[in-house]
Amino acid sequence: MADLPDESVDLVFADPPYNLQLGGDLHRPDNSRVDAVDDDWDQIGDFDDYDLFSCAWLEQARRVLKPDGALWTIGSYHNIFRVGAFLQDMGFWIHNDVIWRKSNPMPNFKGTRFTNAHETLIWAGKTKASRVTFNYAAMKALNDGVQMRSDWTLAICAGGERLKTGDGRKAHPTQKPEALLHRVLLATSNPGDIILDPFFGTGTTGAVARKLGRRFIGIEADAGYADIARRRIAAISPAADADLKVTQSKRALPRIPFGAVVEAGLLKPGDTLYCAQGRRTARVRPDGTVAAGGETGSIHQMGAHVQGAPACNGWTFWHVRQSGQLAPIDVLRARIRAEMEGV
Amino acid sequence: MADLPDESVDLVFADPPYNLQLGGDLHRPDNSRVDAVDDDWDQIGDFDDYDLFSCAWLEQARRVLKPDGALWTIGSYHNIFRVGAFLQDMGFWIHNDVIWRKSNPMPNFKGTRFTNAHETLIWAGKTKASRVTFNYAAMKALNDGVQMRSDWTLAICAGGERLKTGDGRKAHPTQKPEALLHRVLLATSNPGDIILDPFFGTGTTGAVARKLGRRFIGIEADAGYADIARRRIAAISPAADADLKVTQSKRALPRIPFGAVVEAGLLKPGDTLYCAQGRRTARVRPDGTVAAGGETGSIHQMGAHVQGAPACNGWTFWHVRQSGQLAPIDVLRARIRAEMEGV
DNA sequence: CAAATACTTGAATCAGGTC
DNA sequence: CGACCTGATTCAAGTATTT
Repeated sequence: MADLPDESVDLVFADPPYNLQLGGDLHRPDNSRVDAVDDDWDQIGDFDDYDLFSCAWLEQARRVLKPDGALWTIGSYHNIFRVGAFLQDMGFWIHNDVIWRKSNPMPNFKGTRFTNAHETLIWAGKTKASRVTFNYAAMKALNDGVQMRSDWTLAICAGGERLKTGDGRKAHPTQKPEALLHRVLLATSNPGDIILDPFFGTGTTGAVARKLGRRFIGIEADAGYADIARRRIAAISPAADADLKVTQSKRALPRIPFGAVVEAGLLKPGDTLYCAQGRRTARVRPDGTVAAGGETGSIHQMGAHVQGAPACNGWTFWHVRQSGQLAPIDVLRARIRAEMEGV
Repeated sequence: MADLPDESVDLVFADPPYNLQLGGDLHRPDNSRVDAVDDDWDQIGDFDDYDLFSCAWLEQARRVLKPDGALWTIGSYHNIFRVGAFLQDMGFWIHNDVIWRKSNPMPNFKGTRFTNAHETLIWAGKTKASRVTFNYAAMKALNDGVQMRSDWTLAICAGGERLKTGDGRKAHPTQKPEALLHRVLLATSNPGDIILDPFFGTGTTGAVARKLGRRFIGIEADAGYADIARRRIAAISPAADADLKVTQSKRALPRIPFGAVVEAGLLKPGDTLYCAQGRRTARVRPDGTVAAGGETGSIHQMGAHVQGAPACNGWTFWHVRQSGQLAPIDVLRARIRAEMEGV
């Protein structure tokens, strides 16, 4: 990661070692042994060692991120509090913590705790000022038309998706489901963006990035994992650009000033605007301001003014009379947008 | 809290200020103002001040906890990572992080993030060695017979439960639902335990503690809140002791050695024990050991031995023939337990 | 061949008391 | 503190096997 240039990456997704400190073997009630995560790479050491490790990769991530870039990281209670506190200290600005709620977690076999049924992700901008990518409407669409929440119910990676070695054992002990990465990348990156995964493992991030038309950089210390990841990703054919379009947020649509409506002649200076009930009126001025109640200003300011409200969306408050009916001026904006797209 | 004696408390439940950093007022799309958390007590300042504040109350909580005591704390991404890291650094031992998944969260009105639909709780023992209370069987029962998971779906506090001031405004900005405290106290405390809530607010912890027959200590700096809490709790009549009983784990039952079954004459030396299928047998000896497969030892050791298993619960593995049917020897143990209770 | 049953497995800080 | 013993304890999916 130290070799990457400054400010070259749009999004970082990091699935660092959790530094689990497991005791002896764990057996199920049927006496079978649980195949635990006891790999060397997960044994960072005590809190001090783990903190140094975390700060090191977080600092590098921060360096390579573009000013409007963002970072995701995932963890469990073993490590996520430390990582979260450090990234706040470094100036990352948390937008959400997101819960991956596992539909099929491993139970607590000894009956000593609550079933550990979730992991925590943190989504943070590089700085408080970073204008990070968030495809709000795409998330809403993905969630059947209601806002996507901060808790995501997804199955763990198993079955055919789980990569196996030649002898049928799992290739990587902590392979993440592609559905998780799909949602992360769809929500907070755009096609063509550069995604960096500093703990690439068997390449789930790369596989999903390729499917979704994102570019990616994967870093993996274990040559065996890297080899599996390479072959996995080579087998994927990315979708065509046209298939990657997602529902656009209104926010992402080009901004149309009210003056453009006047410029376009859809309204003329002196035309009257009405509130929905028709009782309040404003008069259009040539410069795209409106006059109402003895004052002048933007459609939003005047909408607020006549209501005595602190704010107002003038596009939906003000209406025009079209063939006897009142229609919000937003329909005029829509007409301009349609023209801009060359429809 | 500094006035409380050392090691005097069984459980701490802490709902500290979240250190929310809200920039300006929030308005809903219809322009109504969102009544956000902007009380003085939630504006601790920057991270340094908040960290000092967090360490101070955590240290006091640690001091007053009994050696086998435990602590709960709740927070959002604004503060929970810092609090979690500190309590780990202090030697608290995390058992679970628990997600309160809100069934009816406040939407994200600006469409810039995921709906903030959860809060995070941490359940930690005072030390790694603390044998904390966990009413596993009660939680399993509460959850329709399957293990309680680390994510709890509960509604936010609203409607009749939400305390109001005389003029109809909410009495406290972050009143927690009683259902949340109910689950916390039921899971990790016993009737008669002393519960400390250092951020008592309007007394939800005290109200639920009283209902559940726990004793409590509430600390609240705001006299107005404290007054509301006092009146709220005074109106509650605790349930009768008999109504506070919950499903007990078998671990909590008195231990009966197999030899006691022989001493009581429920089995005689030379009697034969069978596995469930009747194919394997063992012969009872006078000292409570059994002989099977050419070896002798405890019912557990011989059960494991004849199966070639690493371990075995002899009480459920071995059976006696009663009127032609095979019954596990556990029924004999149950008979002795019943006699011990003086029934 | 379909349906029913059995087996396998997953980021796990997974017991408690006595000698 | 370590060794040793008793004996309590699992959910949802996917895959394999049997009926």
